[in-house]
Order: sequence, then structure tokens, then C-alpha cells
Amino acid sequence: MKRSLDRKTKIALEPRKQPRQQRSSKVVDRILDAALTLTREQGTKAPTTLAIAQRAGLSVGSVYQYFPNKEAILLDLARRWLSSFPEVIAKRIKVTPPTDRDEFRREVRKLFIDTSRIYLDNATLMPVIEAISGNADLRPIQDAYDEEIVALYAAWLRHVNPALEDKIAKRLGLVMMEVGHACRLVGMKRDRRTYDLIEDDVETMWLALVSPYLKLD
Amino acid sequence: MKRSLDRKTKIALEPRKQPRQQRSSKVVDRILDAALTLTREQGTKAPTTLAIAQRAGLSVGSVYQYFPNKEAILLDLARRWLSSFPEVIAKRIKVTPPTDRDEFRREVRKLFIDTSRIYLDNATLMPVIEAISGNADLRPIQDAYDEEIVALYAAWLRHVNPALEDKIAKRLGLVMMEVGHACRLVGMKRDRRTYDLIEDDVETMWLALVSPYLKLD
DNA sequence: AAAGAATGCGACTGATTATTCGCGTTTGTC
DNA sequence: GACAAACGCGAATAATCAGTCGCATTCTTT
Repeated sequence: MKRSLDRKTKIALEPRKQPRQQRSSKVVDRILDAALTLTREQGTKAPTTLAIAQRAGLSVGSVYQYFPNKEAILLDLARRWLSSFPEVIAKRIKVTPPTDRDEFRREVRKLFIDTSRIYLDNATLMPVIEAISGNADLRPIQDAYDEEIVALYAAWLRHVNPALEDKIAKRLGLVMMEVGHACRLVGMKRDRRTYDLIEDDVETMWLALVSPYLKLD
Repeated sequence: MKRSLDRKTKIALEPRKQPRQQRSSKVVDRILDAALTLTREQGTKAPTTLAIAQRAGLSVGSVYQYFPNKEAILLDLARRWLSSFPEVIAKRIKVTPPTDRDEFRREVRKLFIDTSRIYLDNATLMPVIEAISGNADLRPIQDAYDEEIVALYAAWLRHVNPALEDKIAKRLGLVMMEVGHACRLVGMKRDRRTYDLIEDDVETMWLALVSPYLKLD
């Protein structure tokens, strides 16, 4: 009852320690991994504080030494998940300077596949993240990563056609990101066949949209 | 404790009355409306059994006279929501036999706007439905409505070009539905500007995909 | 208008789960 | 090797809700 007032008056609890900073400690990652694994293996409702703690080889109390509350765990999990997108995209983009139309198409396809994997491998994670999507802290994180992704795509497009207006590159990058995300989202809920079909057609659509702006052989 | 055993052994409770059938009674709809309104106004966690009951001007006990459990309420809510898609699409499609490219484009746009509204007006409902998406009863319902939607789109495309192969019409219809759904999903989470931008480009992309198959002036 | 049926009620139960806190255990320091 | 500080523990607490059930009220029927 001591804290109940605090909670009700929205005085968010601070992390018990100063955990987020001292990444040195692997414990934080162990906790996040535990939450992730549980979600993957046993679904949305699996990551209770107790289950997470046990899976991480800790007690509940110890978990609360690194996170102020459960939502903070999920928030960090979301953060980690989101960060893998620009990571994966950046990796692929660095490798490739597409020149002709065919290579461009192949690269687009690879990008789709790479980013799709992030979704597919974490299918059960999505609803969990959804559940905290109301959290005000998540939006700016999401936005920051998205901006990064758009910038990566835009840079890539300008690499293909350096004469491309920056503004247009960004717009196309945005569409590429959003449509990509969107299709993966839907794809995740369907069977593999539907997913492939859509991915294929979406690729075609995307190329049709972009082609007029690029000078490809 | 009497029922707890039942619950654990997964013997699902039957509706107390035979409510679903006798739609005559407006009470069922009142309950669904209450759940919907609460979700709209106060978010995902708002529709508790108590809150729903009170909002519907009933007591908890009475609610359980019409629904076997909470999930059944949400399931019906999802059902109602899903049914509005083919409804809206059918309404618009009946009115329009597009002939030339411009009219076709305008109609596509209207379809996008109409269906988008279903999402935008029920933005907070989505996570709630997500939460029960594991429910085995939801998938067949979803599939049935989706098939209806695809059929509507396909019929429309064949109306524009009667020579269009049925198989292709269906595929395009599927893409139209999925991509549409997908973009709305993502659009829902963004500001209006981003949404409009995407909607615009998606329309362009969609037309690029479809045009080769249609004979438009 | 009275008996009985149907409907409605809502305090209560039972279950789950996030969060706490006082006490043990380890670890680093002199 | 003794002391304290940090770390870890997990039974106990408290909050939240779904779902129940016996009593109260309204409606139906004769």
C-alpha cells in the first residue's frame, strides 16, 4: 500500500540501480533474452515477471534491481527489436552499389527478405510490443529508428541515381519503408503462399513507382 | 472454485441464454457498443467486464447472460468490425462501372478512403482484436470475410475488363486487399501527413501493377 | 392479483501477477 | 580474516479482474 499512492499519482518509479547505463553488466541482456525467448516459445502471455526472472536465472527481486517495472523490460525489448532494422539494412546496403535494373531488382528483393526475417523470427513478439504501444516513450524511439531507415534507403537511391532530388529520395525511402513494414505485418498473419505472392507483386509495384526516378540500364 | 475446474479443463462455458440467435434483443448490441466505445475513448485496457456492463447500463451478471465470457464479447466485436469491410466495399462497387483510366483511378481512391475510415475510426480497437487473434474461432471468420472482399475486388476488375482471366483477377484482388489493409495498418500508427503521402504513392503503385491487365482508355 | 418464471443485480470468490522488503549471501577492501 | 557494502533472494503483499450465485425485481399467465 505504501507505493500504491505513488503509482496512482503517476510518479513513475526510477530504476532501482542505474542499470541502463552500465551495459557492462550482462544481466540486463540476460533478462531481455529471457523475455524474448519466453515470448517466442510460449506466446504473448508467457513473459510474466516471475517467468522472466527464472529463465534469466534470477529471482524476481533481482530483476527489479535492473528494471523499474515490467513495462520497462518490454520497452527495452522493443527498442532492441526496432534497432535491428537499420542494422540489417545498413549491412546490406553497404555491400551493394547496384547499377543496372536487374541488379537493382535483386537487391530490393534481398532487402525485403532480410527485413522480413526480422518479422518472421519474432512473430510472437509483435503483440507484446503492441500492448505497450500506448507507452509515450516508445514513439520517439520508433520515430528515430524509422528516420534512420528512411535515410538509409534514400542514400541508396541517390547512390543509384545521384541526380535524384533529395526530397524525392526521402519520399521514396519512406514509402519503401512503410510499405515494406506493412506487407510484412500482413504477411506474418498469413500462410507462406499468400505472403510470397504479395511480396512478389509488391516488389513489382515498388519498382514501377521508383523506376521513373532512376536512370537504370 | 466450482467452475475453476471447468475452466482449467477447457470446457468452454456455453452462453447462458441463447443470445446470439435472437438478435431481436438490442441488449447484445448495447454490450458490443459499450465495449467499442470504451475502447475508443479509453484505450485497450478499458473494456473490463465491469466497465462494459456499466456502460451498457447493465450489471456484470446480466452481461454474462448474453455472453459466455469476455472473449466472446471481443470476438463478436471483431466479427462486427470485419463485416464492415465487404459491406463498405460492396456499397461503393455497386455504384460504379468505371470505364476510362481517370474514373478508374478516382474509384480506386474512393475505395481506399472508404476502407481507411474503418481503420481510422477504430484505431484503438485493433490491439484488442489482436489480443484475441489466437482464438481459433476468429481465423475462419476473418478468412470468410477476406474471401468476400477479394471476390468483390476481382468482380470489379473483371467488370472493367471482362476479358481478364479469373485467376489473375483474383490475384490482383488479393493484392489490392492485402496491400490496402497493410497500408492502413501502418498509416494508422502515423500522422495524417505520412498517411496521405503513402496512400497517394500506394495508389500509384497499385495502378502500375494493374494497368497492364486492364484495357483502359 | 397472485403464483411462478424470467431477468437483473452486484458483492463476493478465486486466480493471476506485478511489486516490495527484510533478511541472507557474496564480494571487495583494509 | 573481519567488516561493510552491494547483490540477490523469494515469501508476502496488494492490485486487478473474470466469472459466480443467491437474492431482488419485473414480467407473464391465468
